[in-house]
Order: sequence, then C-alpha cells, then structure tokens
Amino acid sequence: LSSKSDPLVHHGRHFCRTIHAMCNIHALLTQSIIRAVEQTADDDLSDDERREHRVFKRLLNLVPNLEERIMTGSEEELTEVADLLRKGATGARGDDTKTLKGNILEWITPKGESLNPPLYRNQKADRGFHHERTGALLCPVDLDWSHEDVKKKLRSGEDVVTGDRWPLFIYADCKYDPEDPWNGLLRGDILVNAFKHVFTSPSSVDKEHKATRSGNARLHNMTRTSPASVAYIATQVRFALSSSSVFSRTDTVTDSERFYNSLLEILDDPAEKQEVDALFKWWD
DNA sequence: TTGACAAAGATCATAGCGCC
DNA sequence: GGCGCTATGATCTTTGTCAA
Repeated sequence: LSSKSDPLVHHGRHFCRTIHAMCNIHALLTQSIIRAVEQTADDDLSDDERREHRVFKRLLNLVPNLEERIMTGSEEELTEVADLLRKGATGARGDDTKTLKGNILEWITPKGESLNPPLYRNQKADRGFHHERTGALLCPVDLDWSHEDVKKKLRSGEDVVTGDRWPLFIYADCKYDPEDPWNGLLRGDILVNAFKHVFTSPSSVDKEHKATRSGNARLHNMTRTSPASVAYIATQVRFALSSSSVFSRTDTVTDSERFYNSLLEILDDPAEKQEVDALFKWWD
C-alpha cells in the first residue's frame, strides 16, 4: 500500500493504546508460544499467566495472520515481528505523551480563568505537587490536599505516592466518596478529554466534528472503549500532570507501571464485574 | 462533480540522557 | 564507551473545503 512502514508497527501502536501498554512483547510472544506448544491446561496457569494469555489472544485478534506467522516462522522472524510491534507501541506512547503534555493545560484551566502561577506547555518542572492545580488533581484520594502539611510532605517527597494510590483526577468532578469508591471512578472530565484527544482526534475535544482526517479509533476500526484503553489514558494523564519529564515504567517517583496495572486489575476482577460493565456502558 | 490546496494528524528520525 | 530509552522536531499522509 501507500504506507512505507510495516503494518506491524501500525498494529503495535494500537496494541499499546488498547491492549497492553507496559509489556515486553518479545517475552509475551515467547511465553505464549511455549504454552501453546506444551498445550498447558488452563487450570495450571497462575493468575498472571492467565492474564498474559488473554493479552496474547487479543494481540492475535488484532493482527491478521500473526498466529500463523509466529508459529511457523523462525526464531529470527519472531524477533523481528516482536521488534516491529514494540517499535509501534513505544512510538505511540511517546507521541501521546508529547501531545498531551501541552494540551492537558487547557483542560485543567478553569473556564475563562488562567492558572496562577501559569504553567507552560513545553515545560513540566512546575507541575506535579509543586503547583496548586496539578497537585490537587494528583493528590491521592486518601489525603486532603487542602491541608498545608499534606502538601509539604508530598512536595518534599517525604510522602511517596506509589502507583496503587489513586489520584483524585480519575473521579468525576474530582469527588471521592470513601463510602462508595466506585462512585464516579474513572469518569473524570480530564480523562474523557484525553481519551477523545487520543482516540478520536485532538480537535474533537472541544468541537464536535472538525477533524479533517480519521483519528486513531477509525484507523483501527475501534468501536468501543476497553479497560486497557481507559487505563492507558489515565496513566498518560497522570504522567502529563506530574513534574517528571521522562516517562519511565520503572521509575519509582511516577510509578506509572504499577498505576496502570492496578487499574487493569480492578477492571479485570470478576467480583467487580457489575460496576465495570456499568462503567463501560457510560463510556460508550 | 472534480481536483488543487492546505490544515490536521500520524509517523519517522535522531539527538540526548542515564545506566551499566 | 556502548546500549537502550525517551523527547521532540521534521516529514509524510489523509481528508475536508471551496472554487471552477
């Protein structure tokens, strides 16, 4: 076709955004093939392995002929396939990180007002807990940002926020109800805006139909939201609000990987199925 | 109806950084 | 000093618009 890059790169981009953003694709393929060859029974798998297997299934579903290609191909070909997918995945993540970095400021600025002190589109050092607005949004739900010593501890790093402590921005209207943690969960405005930004088109956030070309959702025939796509967006937003300039999965300050996984875990938990179903009905 | 044009996005290439 | 990753400017592609 007209595209010069390998279709696998393209699929890798979508894989990152909607299936799994934080995995080692080569390892995933290798492990999954081993399981397929040994015909491991489903009961013998650990929870993690079962999760991994689901990811693998979705990947096969996404990429035409992938199963045949990796099952019959050589070791070298497998490595090449994994590499192209990985390239697409990291590329997509980088691109999203970049564009959200500037645009997110428009969504966190109250209408008709400006931020005080101002934040800059191309600079992150002043964000995170150093700024009133981003600090309030990132503040873990178990703390109260309006307390001065809470702010102080978060700023100094005395209180380290790990990825499993959820920030306020993932709740609708930034209201967390300790009695009912599901109330408003993952329905925040910023999330919705960021989601549109990435999947529909950046311009679809404030105007209905202005885009002059098809966005990511259409490019990939995406018709529904999925747990991984929302978790991905939440992770991107969390990073965009933070003061760190480098996205790293393992970095202990941002702890993005744990955050992402903790969201996925909740959304995958059979015990929460009802709530999750309601949530995605809302999203669609 | 058509097709040139330019805007809007997607993707690519690479410099720079931290780590071993 | 090499290696792997990320950020970001540069480049390529697609699509809606508008005038003929």
